[in-house]
Amino acid sequence: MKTSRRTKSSIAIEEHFERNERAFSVVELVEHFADSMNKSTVYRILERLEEQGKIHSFLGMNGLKWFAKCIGCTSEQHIDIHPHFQCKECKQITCIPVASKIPVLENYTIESASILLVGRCEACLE
Amino acid sequence: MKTSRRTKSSIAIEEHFERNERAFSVVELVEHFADSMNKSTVYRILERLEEQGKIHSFLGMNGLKWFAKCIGCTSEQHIDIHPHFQCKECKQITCIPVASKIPVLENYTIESASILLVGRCEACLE
DNA sequence: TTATTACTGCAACTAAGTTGCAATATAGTG
DNA sequence: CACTATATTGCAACTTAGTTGCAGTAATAA
Repeated sequence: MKTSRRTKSSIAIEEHFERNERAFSVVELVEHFADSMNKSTVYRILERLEEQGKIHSFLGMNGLKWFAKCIGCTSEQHIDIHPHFQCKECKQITCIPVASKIPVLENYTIESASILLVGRCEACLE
Repeated sequence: MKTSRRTKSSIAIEEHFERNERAFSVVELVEHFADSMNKSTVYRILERLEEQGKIHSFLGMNGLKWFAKCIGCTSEQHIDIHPHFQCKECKQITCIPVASKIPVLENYTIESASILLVGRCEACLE
């Protein structure tokens, strides 16, 4: 059994998600921590935090990977399938706090689902 | 006004979608047409066919781009937001012919939505 | 304090997707 | 049919997200 260690870097990233209740793209995070840690380290820490259920990931509209911490994140599982909203203009993604259930379909065994809503956020509508 | 031309290559790809009523990843298409046309050409033709509303695109679970032709595809617009199902095992994506409406949310202007269901297809359940 | 091994930095790599440009081919016109 | 304008293509070089192997570093349990 591999135990996970709390390092300076992993704590920094974890706290970053706690202080900022929004989603971040990996690119943004790599950039933000550029002078305190390496690119691969960021990727690996995010991977670990997700495995521990501390954050969850999803894809933005161009296939970029995003991460966010939200109330639904537990170490057990991510039953909470909430939609994500991405603004076409500023690219920012927001978790929509609406629990939507996974649709049931015959002939398919569905284990997870991701819903991405694309549009324009309030700030970008002016 | 730029008119679009029907070339040997574009016709080949279009017919490919007509003959096979399933989704293809770009990687698969580039590979399939490797000895009759160039990688960039495939990308550019797909882009054009999508603009013309002949096919539609979406992202698979690893951010790979997929294309498919479906009944809902019209040159006007893609109101038809149907979910896509991807099998974890064989990676194949299928269009689910169920019209699901875009959720309405206050504070957000939603223009489009994508729903990806992930699980295991019948063939891979054995 | 020490030993184990999880974690990190680095540099090199993979793979998807893009781009500029010169050459080619399509479609409209006379 | 011949001719022209320009949409399309091939090519090669590039960009960028994400991955990997390995040697060195640092948590953590004893």
